[in-house]
Amino acid sequence: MTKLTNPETETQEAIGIASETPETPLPDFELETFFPYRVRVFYSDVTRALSAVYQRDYGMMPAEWRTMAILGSASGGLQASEIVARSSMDKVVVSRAVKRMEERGFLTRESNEADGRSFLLQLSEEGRAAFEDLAPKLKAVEQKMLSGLSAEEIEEFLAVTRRIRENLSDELDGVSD
Amino acid sequence: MTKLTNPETETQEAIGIASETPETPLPDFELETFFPYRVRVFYSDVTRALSAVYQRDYGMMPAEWRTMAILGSASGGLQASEIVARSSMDKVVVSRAVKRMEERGFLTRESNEADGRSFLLQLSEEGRAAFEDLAPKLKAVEQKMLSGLSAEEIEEFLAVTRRIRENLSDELDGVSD
DNA sequence: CAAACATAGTTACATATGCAACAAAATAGT
DNA sequence: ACTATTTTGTTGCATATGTAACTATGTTTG
Repeated sequence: MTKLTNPETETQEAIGIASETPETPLPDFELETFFPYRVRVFYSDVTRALSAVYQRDYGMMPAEWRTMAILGSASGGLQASEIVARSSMDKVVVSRAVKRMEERGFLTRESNEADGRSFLLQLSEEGRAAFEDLAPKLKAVEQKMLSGLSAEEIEEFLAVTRRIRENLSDELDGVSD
Repeated sequence: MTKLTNPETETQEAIGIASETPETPLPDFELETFFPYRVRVFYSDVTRALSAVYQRDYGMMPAEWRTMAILGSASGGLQASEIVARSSMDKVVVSRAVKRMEERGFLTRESNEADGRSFLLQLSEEGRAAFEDLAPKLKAVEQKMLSGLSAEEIEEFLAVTRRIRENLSDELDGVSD
């Protein structure tokens, strides 16, 4: 699959005569109705609506908000690796989010007795206050975006996303190539 | 649209953790079931499946592929502003994608008689060949991700995305796409 | 125990992105 | 015609991101 050939370019070359608009076998491809494109537009609207809130109120970035959300609903201290596992973020992203949040006083990092490589992360008082302020606001945005949709409609929507992800699963884990 | 039927409105703060300090009750917030979070995970899987193809075969980035897709299905030359309008990308992103594609020989940029500020963009022979190779491959990925889903299911899925975007439209004011 | 391997997290580098400022050309107002 | 405003596209800067290399600790195995 790495080698590529030009399967159907010979039409143009076979003509040879200079024609300003060569008759090409145009693949009928419309970006605006292409499913993945629509998913992207949808995603970017959803994301923008959310990040507007935590960005405006606390200057936080998506990775920081997600880190906060996970720590906020955890009982004790968590390792960074647990945040990675629960957020589907890269460990580098988490590392940087944690660093920034610590600098801003949103979380505390204490060394882990059980494992000298990792640290136990917890929201600070200030971080918890921010979380308690943000969580309801963001849930309200969620409610707003879902308003007028029945539980069944939402469940079906999620079911479709699951089926699509299953359909793609072999491409996605064989990325080693 | 007047009535809000939200499935799980009632907050469940019956947690009752007996902590010494009578802090504000923990907002019960679970990132993994948060709708916007699920959208993001879904989006990133869909996107990765696609970009794997044009990245691997042609070293292209998402913005370049989208630019190519729009030019590929256009009949004559297009201005960059038309690409912006049809791709919901930022004009800076388009400008840079066009620049890179021109450097790589995928498109031609001729000055526009009708308007001295803009240029008319068109796929070059090489760009067209790449498009004709890629378009079917990417459509195949789309088919694969949608396989097993009926037209109705897909339509309902898209309808939900539309309704959600409408619900958010006032938050996203000023943001065109 | 020690060499080999695995894991947690950070850092470096190259590249991507968003925002604001900008120049040039077109358009509107007077 | 002349000035102000808008539009088109580019650039600079600061920041975000992904990949890979790296440090430090833990674990396994002979």
